[in-house]
Amino acid sequence: MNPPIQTDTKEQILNVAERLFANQGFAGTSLRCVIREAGVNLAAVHYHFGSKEELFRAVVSRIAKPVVAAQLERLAHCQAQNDPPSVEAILEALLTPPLQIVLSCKEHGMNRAQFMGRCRTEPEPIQTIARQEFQASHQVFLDTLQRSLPDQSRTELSWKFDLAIAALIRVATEAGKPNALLQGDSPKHIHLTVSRLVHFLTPGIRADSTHRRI
Amino acid sequence: MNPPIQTDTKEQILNVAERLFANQGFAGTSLRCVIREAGVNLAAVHYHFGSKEELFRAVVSRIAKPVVAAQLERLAHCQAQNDPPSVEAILEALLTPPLQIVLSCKEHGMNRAQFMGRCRTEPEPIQTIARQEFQASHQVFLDTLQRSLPDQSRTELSWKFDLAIAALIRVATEAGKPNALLQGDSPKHIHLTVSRLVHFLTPGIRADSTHRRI
DNA sequence: GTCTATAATTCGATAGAC
DNA sequence: GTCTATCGAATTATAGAC
Repeated sequence: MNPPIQTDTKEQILNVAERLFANQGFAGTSLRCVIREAGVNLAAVHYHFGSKEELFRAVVSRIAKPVVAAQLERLAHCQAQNDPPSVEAILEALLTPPLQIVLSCKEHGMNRAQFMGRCRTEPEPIQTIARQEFQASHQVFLDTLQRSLPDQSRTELSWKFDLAIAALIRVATEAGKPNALLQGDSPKHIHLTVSRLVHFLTPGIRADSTHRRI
Repeated sequence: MNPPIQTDTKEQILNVAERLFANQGFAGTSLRCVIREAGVNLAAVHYHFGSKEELFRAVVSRIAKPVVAAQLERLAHCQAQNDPPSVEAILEALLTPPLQIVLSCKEHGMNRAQFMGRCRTEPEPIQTIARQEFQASHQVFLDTLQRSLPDQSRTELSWKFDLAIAALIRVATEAGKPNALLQGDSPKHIHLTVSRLVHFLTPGIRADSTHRRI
């Protein structure tokens, strides 16, 4: 009499869409593949999300929301101790949550990493839809980085921050492969990976590119 | 009487395919869009390339060949002066040719940057097809880097090299956008960009991640 | 909310004339 | 080498019964 076994249709669609968008991209993923693997009806997708593009937006939002929240919470926490925080502390707050969430659940983790990596090379409007979900967090982090390194121009900090994000995404998407930086999935492994990544990025971020010679 | 004006069909197809694969990805690009914009017949694509996948391979190969040749030539040149070369010299030989080619012609340059960036997130077998074209060069550079930094493990150098490539591709794809590292397209601008990128990456590559504390 | 059925396009690939 | 014509299959989206 209970309507039980049936996992929530909406969530099931999101799970499958997340994986397929990650593996095959937006254009490479058909709604028929989604509904086939999700075991739902095609009309259900349009009923719950309206269109393929809105389904994509829902997938992005579900991934980004907890990541952004965790990033801002970590940043506020280290700002309470030191303001402005060190470059290392800022990067640790930025890098840890995505890597944690990517590796939190064995099933969806790698898909989410691939998904975020793929978002940055998708054609418009997909790329913009994805970027918007993280923009608020990135703006706060860039502002904080600016106060920690007031002598560097906004432009210089912008491209350095952008390359830090690029490194983060690359580490996440390559996780587990041979010679990759991130291998295990325990908190210990994540902490070690973040530490190595922070120490790889920090000296280049600290160095003022206008005050040096070749 | 001369068959003149008609630009070479094969090359015209490659030009359009390069741009569309870059903007929309492999799955997002239809052969019909290619032939429409190229002003050729659909059958011409299958006649000259055999299939959509083989067309993609031809596009990758055309981009990679001159880049790889220039990278190896530059590396050999600085090895003639110093062997093993400094990390800075190795990176300069690695980074300069792609950025030069990306900005060499105003039209196709940015497309090629986007194309290379997109190749790294395409589903298989597309991603592998693209990687193979650069693998020979990357192997030589990684070996040289290993001789320059013999104290670091192969694994550590591998992920550092991979992040350097990620930074290169990100800089290329973002070229010209606000706050991007690479703005102009003159040799002077390219040299300055390479210099800044080298100095951003070098200290992190030189630091041994196993000999430091958090 | 979930389903079937189908509309309206578009796709990659090929056959065969010229 | 280039063309037209077309096959067979796949796509997003919607209409309407239940």
